[in-house]
Amino acid sequence: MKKGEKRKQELLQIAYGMFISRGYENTSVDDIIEEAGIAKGTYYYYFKSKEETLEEVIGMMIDNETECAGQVLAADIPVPQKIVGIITSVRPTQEESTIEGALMQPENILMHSKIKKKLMASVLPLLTQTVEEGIKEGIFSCDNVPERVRMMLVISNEIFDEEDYTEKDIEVFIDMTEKLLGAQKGTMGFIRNLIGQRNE
Amino acid sequence: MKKGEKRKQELLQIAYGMFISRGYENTSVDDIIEEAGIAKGTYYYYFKSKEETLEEVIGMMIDNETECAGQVLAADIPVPQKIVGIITSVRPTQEESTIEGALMQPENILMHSKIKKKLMASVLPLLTQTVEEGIKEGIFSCDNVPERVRMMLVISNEIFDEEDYTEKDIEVFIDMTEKLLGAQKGTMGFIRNLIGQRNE
DNA sequence: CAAAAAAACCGACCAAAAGTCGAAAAAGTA
DNA sequence: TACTTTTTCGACTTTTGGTCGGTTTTTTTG
Repeated sequence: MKKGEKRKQELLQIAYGMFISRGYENTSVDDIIEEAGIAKGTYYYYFKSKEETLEEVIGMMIDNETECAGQVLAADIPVPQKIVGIITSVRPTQEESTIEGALMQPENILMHSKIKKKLMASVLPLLTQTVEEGIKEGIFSCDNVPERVRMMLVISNEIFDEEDYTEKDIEVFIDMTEKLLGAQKGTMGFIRNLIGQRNE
Repeated sequence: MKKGEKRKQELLQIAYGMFISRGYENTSVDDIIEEAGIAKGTYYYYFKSKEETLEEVIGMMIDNETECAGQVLAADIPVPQKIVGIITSVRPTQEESTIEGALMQPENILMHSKIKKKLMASVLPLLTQTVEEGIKEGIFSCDNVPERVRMMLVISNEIFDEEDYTEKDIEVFIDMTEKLLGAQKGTMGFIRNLIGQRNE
């Protein structure tokens, strides 16, 4: 009962790498089993379908990122910093986004949108909590916090996942965030640095 | 040279119906040709691939919606009304969204996101123009109009395409829109009615 | 109008890929 | 060792997008 779990992790790891580098659609089950050196039947002993594999791979990724975000949440730093920290910990990591920008490739739409959906679900409560913390501190002032946070996240995903966003997008995003949360102008200004630097 | 074009339109129509009702992935080329009563070779005489068919189907849809939006733009009605009109004319129509909510189904992610992308490209300039009109009239006041409009559209697509949005989402959206465009509170309030009614 | 050319059409065939299944090998257990 | 369970194997099936050489129909043209 040990060996099985280990093999599964191995397969998950291989699948992860291939999905990221070539895209989900462009990776065949045959590719995976060849790389792993196993037979078809063995693969389907561990996964009931290729899509289930994708689901589990995404689960892995999300768990990692949620854990990072959780650490930021628990840290003893100013609230606005926390927010940015959580958002960035949740954005695609180096390997996930730089390898040929695989995630934004059209052939990866399925994976991409599954990731976004799951990520949203896991991060939204954390961010909501943080914003509410900020409200208590008097930095923010607004109602309907979860809905507002959701819109922030949607924008962040949708605009900044692409590679063609501009300075202006960032400015507007900052402006919007401040107004959405009822913060003073300038409160979220440092977002500028963090978003800017990953896309140079 | 006439007959060909007619057949193509016929195929496009059939493909459109099937893509909408069962989803793109769940529609095979064989399904389409069976319905049309033609042979494989004929299909590929008109389309170089299944995906090209999807592309053209989407093109058809977009053209229709863009035309509607254009009419709204040209109409002699108040600017805020125009904005709402354009946004709603661009949202999935009855048939497109009510038939089993096909567009939001997970198996239709590809089609859905292609539609969103194209729609954004065709509608953004129209909306931008309208907002700028509003600025001249003194109703709105903001810079970076295209970027702001884009964010409005992204939110509108992302939040209201799902079926699980709430009253609060609408409230926050209205609030955000007003602040994003620098409008007086209440200016965009009537969005409430229009969004609410399609999802009864 | 007849012949040639172009357009439209046919369907058998191909290759890729996901998924199945019965049986065999390996590991565990009493 | 004898058994049971877990793990592995790989040939086979099915579905599907796409190809191709040839045939029929339509259009052009001399």
